[in-house]
Amino acid sequence: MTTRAQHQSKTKLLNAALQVIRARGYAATTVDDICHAAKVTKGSFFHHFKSKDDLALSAAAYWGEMTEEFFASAPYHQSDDPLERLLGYVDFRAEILQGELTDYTCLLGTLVQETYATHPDIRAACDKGMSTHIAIITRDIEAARLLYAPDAMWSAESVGYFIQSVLQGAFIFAKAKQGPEVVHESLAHLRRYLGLIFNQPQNSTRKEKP
Amino acid sequence: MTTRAQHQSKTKLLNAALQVIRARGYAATTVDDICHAAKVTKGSFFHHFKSKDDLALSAAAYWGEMTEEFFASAPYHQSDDPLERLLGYVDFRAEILQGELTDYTCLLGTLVQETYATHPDIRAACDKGMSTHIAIITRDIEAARLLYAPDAMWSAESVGYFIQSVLQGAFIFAKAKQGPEVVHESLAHLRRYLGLIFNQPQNSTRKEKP
DNA sequence: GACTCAATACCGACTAGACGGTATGCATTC
DNA sequence: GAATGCATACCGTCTAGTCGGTATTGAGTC
Repeated sequence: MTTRAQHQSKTKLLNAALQVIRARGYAATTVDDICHAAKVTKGSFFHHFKSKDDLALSAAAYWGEMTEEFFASAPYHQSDDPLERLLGYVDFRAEILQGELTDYTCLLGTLVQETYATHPDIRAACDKGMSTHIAIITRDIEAARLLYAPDAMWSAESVGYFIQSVLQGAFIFAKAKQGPEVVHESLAHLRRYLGLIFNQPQNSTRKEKP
Repeated sequence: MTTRAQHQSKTKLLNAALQVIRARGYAATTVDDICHAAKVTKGSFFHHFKSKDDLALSAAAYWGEMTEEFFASAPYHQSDDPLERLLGYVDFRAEILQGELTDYTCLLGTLVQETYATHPDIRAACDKGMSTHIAIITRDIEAARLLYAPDAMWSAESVGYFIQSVLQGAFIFAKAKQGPEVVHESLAHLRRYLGLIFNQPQNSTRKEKP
């Protein structure tokens, strides 16, 4: 086996962790669960990770890398207009609501709920991952603000957090309802709000009279 | 001891469960944790509840009763205007962000994240509790819609889910950041959105020019 | 109002199994 | 030949749930 093939075990464990933790939650997933999902033995697990908590830390970091790569290569970046990129981001978030719940929900959101009071380092890792993502979209929000709403009372960053709050909260309802319908509807409201605060009249709130 | 005093054990266990589960998550809280927090023995626990999962079910129902009672007696119901009541609700949600995280976050949101894929009955109980709450606020939203935005493209119910999504998502960030600031900011955006879709110009998006 | 009796509430030691983590050993690579 | 990657058997602890037992209560009886 080559070096790449050897390191595959670690990657397989990380990918399995993302899936299993998002499905079962962190505390309820056992090391054996992850090993089984990754088709790897326990010995291999503890060779690559000091402990289960250490895996959680690595998984949070891995999630950050994966998602930033994923969003960085998404098509909405092609536009020259920051507002178009922002709305493109929101639309893209709606488009990727495909397949199983574990495929489109957020690891960090689930993880931080379970660990914020008991695992300070995992909480911090989740915070970092989410903050990084928000910082990236905040760049477009700020550029759009300067262009389209320079007198706005709100900060670009707070809009970034608002967008993510809507997403995270909608994921909770997706889990409660076993489907992404609420996410779609909430993203529609979010999109309308963004249109309104950036003074884009084409995003009307009312039905057209025939 | 009177009958009331005897039943106190069960209530103490339920109240303890609300606190401990919101802090540590469901899977990570042990039956002993809850007994200790309630100052009650394990024997008493399993006298009142068949199992830990049975407690979760009871706790979800208990949470529903408690919160609906709490919101029903809140001052914002006094207004005659449904929109005022709705905005009063949102403001009230901001006002109660006091004390510890475990005092203002939502049990059902945490619970459903951990159990949706593995405990169908707990998932359903959480869904029921959240849906009931949304149905109640949707009544005011629908009344406000008929009064202030009869041609609106959106449904009252979807606005109800949107409001709760913002709250639930903001709670996740409150946990990540260890404080309610993000919740306050997200509720400010939410309030502004509601003002806009109900055509209330006083909720301006822009700074006043001096 | 004293007495029985059954049901309810509660107690706490105990158990079986699960789970995180370890120890040891071997094969491959550098 | 030393480090890395991996496999397997094993261990100690933790935890949900049990089980036998006691205390309290409330209804019925006289």
